Amino acid sequence: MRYMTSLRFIDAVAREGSIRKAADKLAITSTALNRRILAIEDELGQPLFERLPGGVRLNTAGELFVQHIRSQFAELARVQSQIADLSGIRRGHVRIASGADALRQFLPKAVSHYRTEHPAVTFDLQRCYGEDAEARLDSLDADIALIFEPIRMAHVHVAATVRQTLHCVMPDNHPLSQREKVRLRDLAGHRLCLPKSDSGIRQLLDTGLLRRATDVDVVLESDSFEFMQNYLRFENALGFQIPIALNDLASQGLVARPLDPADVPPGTLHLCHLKGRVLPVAAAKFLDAIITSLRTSYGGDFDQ
Amino acid sequence: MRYMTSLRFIDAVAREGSIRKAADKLAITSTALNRRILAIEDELGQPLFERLPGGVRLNTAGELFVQHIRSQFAELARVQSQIADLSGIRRGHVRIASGADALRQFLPKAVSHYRTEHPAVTFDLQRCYGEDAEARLDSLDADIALIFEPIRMAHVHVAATVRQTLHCVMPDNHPLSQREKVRLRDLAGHRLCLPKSDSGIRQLLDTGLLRRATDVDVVLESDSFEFMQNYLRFENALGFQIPIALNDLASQGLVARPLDPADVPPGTLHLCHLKGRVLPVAAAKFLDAIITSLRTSYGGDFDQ
DNA sequence: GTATCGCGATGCGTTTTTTGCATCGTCTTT
DNA sequence: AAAGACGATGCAAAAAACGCATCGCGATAC
Repeated sequence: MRYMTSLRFIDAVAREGSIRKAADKLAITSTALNRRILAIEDELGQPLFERLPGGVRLNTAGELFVQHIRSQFAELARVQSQIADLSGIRRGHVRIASGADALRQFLPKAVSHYRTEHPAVTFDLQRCYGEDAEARLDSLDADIALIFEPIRMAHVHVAATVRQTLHCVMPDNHPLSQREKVRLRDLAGHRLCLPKSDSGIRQLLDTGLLRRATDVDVVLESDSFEFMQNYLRFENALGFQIPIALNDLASQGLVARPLDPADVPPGTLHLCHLKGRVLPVAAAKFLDAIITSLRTSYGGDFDQ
Repeated sequence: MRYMTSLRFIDAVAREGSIRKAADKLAITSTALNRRILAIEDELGQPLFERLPGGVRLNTAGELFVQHIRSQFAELARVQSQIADLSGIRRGHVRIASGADALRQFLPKAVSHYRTEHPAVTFDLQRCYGEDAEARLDSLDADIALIFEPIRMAHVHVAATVRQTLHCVMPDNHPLSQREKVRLRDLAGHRLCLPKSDSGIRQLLDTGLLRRATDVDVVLESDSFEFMQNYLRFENALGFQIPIALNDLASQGLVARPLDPADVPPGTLHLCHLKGRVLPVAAAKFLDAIITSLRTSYGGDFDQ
């Protein structure tokens, strides 16, 4: 929308922290951009940015205004999708912030299934950890977030949750594969591959391991599930995942065994959006779709 | 705000129902206005107006979009007042839709008192009846409404209520002035001045009079309290008001006597704003101020 | 301690956008 | 059938936005 150009520009400057850098990204000259900002500040009667030697930074008024700008963008998008919905186009765009867990199997399936029914809806999948995901909801860079443990911010609304028991992933010839459940003390003496400490899985594991002071042999840390999964066979090591991230392990000669809930309590996958926000039609419908899908897949562990 | 020009224009066209008429009001030519609208419709990908032989009318998409536009105006105003508040200016503008009742004594006092403390806050007082007042909240033409009976719309939020017993106003030498309370049957044979049927007072009276089938002599109807009040002495007639509208009657040789609640139940004065809306700072503070004032004046009959 | 670099602000000529005028086609009203 | 009012459009003038060159200022590097 053309009339929002100045607002988009201000948002860009706020994000870049520099008029010249933002101007580069926006493909205009810094003078034009500078003058637009001065004009808005003039109309508003107050500056929005502090001028620092190395660039600019939002002042308090600017923070308020940029927040307003972003909510306007989101609102416009919502109204547009509502209008598009009127004429039966069902056009739309859905932006999802998710941990790597759900991005493996669940979201690809869910998105493709949704797109067969609504081909004009496009998607944006952002891989990030919990805190960052919440920040993206907050800055309206994402409509929906799938966060595995924990929720920190007060202003996200949790639309649904799924309890997920941590599983230990291992080569099918690993000695622990004989057991139905894996206890934490069983891990002693085995090689472990852990997710990075940003991950919700890691945080759950850490508290469990710390409490029991189990002596473990961590051979590597990675934030790539794929890497870890492919690596396990070489070292005959143990990895950890939650059910939603488990793909076809058998074909890779791997098996998954649940960790005893007495040692590591089940974590919760949160399906969230920003509190108080009216989601665009497309996002709201997709949210409904994945809620339904989660309910059918994880009935007992599902909460709404 | 300059960047909102096109939006303001669309809002104006929607209100006027004609591009040419709106152009006149906006002091531009119809061609310029027409082209702005075509441009927006083009960007949106869909028309917002139906073209009728006598002008234009919003279509469904247009209704949605205009609603969006108005909420943007309101939001911007709120953010601006918030920003102004930061620098301690306490600038602001409060738009109040009220029946004539509260406009007589209560609001003049309340506004002037508030303005002594916040001289940079300006006010807009709109006299209107209940239904219209609610519509103005809805179209964001008013921030706060004081409505005496009844509330019709679902999407107004009632911040506080005050029960108001109907009073009968009469010259101090009128025979009914001897009584402590006035019953409806006492009115028989006396000349009555009634508010117009839009008024909440009139509606309460009507139901009471209808139920008792009292034979009354209505000599005039008016929507002007002032006229009625000044008229009573000439005809030795009876008028009706609620406490909040009563001013210094004694100096005019008038007295007020309550109607027996058994005949006419007390009405309720509603202090409202649009549900779900975040009021601008100035409006929110003024609302607080009058709520406090009403509580102290009508403690027992006050509800929050 | 000086030179350099990167930043935002500003004057000026150019380009793009917006506006106003005249006019067209259409529909309602008289 | 004629007149009036409406929205749409071609074209020239006015206004706004833009890009270039340049200034002043503060931080950093040597």
